[in-house]
Amino acid sequence: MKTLINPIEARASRTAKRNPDASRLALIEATLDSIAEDGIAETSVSRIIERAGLSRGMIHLHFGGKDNLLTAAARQFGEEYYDAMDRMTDLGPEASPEDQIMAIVRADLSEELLNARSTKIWHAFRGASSSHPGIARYSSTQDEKLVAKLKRAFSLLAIQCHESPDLAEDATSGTLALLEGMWVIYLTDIEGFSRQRAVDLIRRFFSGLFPGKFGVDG
Amino acid sequence: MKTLINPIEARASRTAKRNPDASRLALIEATLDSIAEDGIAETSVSRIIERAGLSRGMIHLHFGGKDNLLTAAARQFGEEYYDAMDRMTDLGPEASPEDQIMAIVRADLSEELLNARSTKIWHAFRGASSSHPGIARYSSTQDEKLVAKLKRAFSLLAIQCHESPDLAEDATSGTLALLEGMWVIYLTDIEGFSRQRAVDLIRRFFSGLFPGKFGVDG
DNA sequence: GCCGTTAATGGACGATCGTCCATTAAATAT
DNA sequence: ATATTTAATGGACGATCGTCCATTAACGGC
Repeated sequence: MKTLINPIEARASRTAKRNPDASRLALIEATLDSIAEDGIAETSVSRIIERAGLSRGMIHLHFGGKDNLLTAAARQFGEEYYDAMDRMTDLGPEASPEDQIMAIVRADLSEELLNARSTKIWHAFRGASSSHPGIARYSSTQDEKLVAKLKRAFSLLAIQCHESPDLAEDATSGTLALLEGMWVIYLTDIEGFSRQRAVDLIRRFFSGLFPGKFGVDG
Repeated sequence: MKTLINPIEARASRTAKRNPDASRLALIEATLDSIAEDGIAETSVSRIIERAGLSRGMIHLHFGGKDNLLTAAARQFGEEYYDAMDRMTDLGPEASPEDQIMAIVRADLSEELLNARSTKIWHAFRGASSSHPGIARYSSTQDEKLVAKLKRAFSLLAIQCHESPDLAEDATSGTLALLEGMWVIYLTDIEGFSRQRAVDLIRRFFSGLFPGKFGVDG
């Protein structure tokens, strides 16, 4: 095995301590890092175990194979996204639907969720999901939860405004499309992307759908 | 070589005729088909030449290697998109900016451009572009052209409405985000996607930005 | 018809892929 | 202290990867 640069920080040193949970996590993190930096095509078993500082057999031992590891990585990536989203949008029961919706938008476009690493991983998984059932499952789960969150808030808002439920449906789809699109645009030009402009633009979209709501300081 | 099912239609039969241009095209088409059906990770040299019905050495002969073939495929995919977009949005000089913009939106969401094959290829290329310079070049070119097209029309419209150029900028970014997002949503749920609803939704977005313009039959 | 050119073929090559397992060693039970 | 269990190791394995090239055969010029 190659000598590690930092045997203390790395999970497995020469005197390998046993810690199966940490090993599992190290493999998943190494997989996500490799996808973000080298792309999913370059993410081989050899690259993953090299990053994790673990031995060759660990993937088969803990996941049964590379495919299951990729699925576990997709699952964890989705869970991390949604945990952060939940934490950032927990406004309490007194919050207005507009505040709820804007909190979701701001969270989705925040540094924590929208960054070079996450967008690259997200794109790689989306590209692979067509031919990888395990990945497809967990990237669609993420969407469904976000859709439900948005739809609930927009339905409430539509009732308050005496508007038809169709409007809530359209607003949900539109918001989802705008957010998904912003992620694509962000990856295309990371330096030129402005989170604030993106938020303001989406608010403008909401103002068009719900006149009077979503003012400049909403 | 494996016996071909249809030696007449396939480019190379047992009595191999010489046709370098057709061979190049067959390789590119086989590459795009493979990416759409099996994913970019499964698109190996063996799979490509099997689909094209050509021999192993052809990729090295015509493209110098697999990487250059992928780049050529990305280039052709982008050109096909933009050729179709140009053809569908050639409304003549008397067309209003609104008509121009809606033509772009309708074209981008038409069956010809937005379908299972193209979205899968697009996603696969986007996912790979982070680590594949050749692919990255041609997928960003496609964007730049679309951005220029939209910005020109929105700038004209902003002047007509006595609005600031900032609005044209925002409208361009927003439209791009909405269209990119719609492609993502389409791929996530192909059967449930409605092109008409998507077009109407985007028009609603325009109405919010440019009150009075983009009426129900714009 | 012959010859030079070049498209096309398909196998050989080393490298790398993912899987598997015999072995080692750390933790736990007796 | 010893036996059992199991996390961890790293090399072996066949399969497949992408590249390359000696060979074949269709074409164009004479």
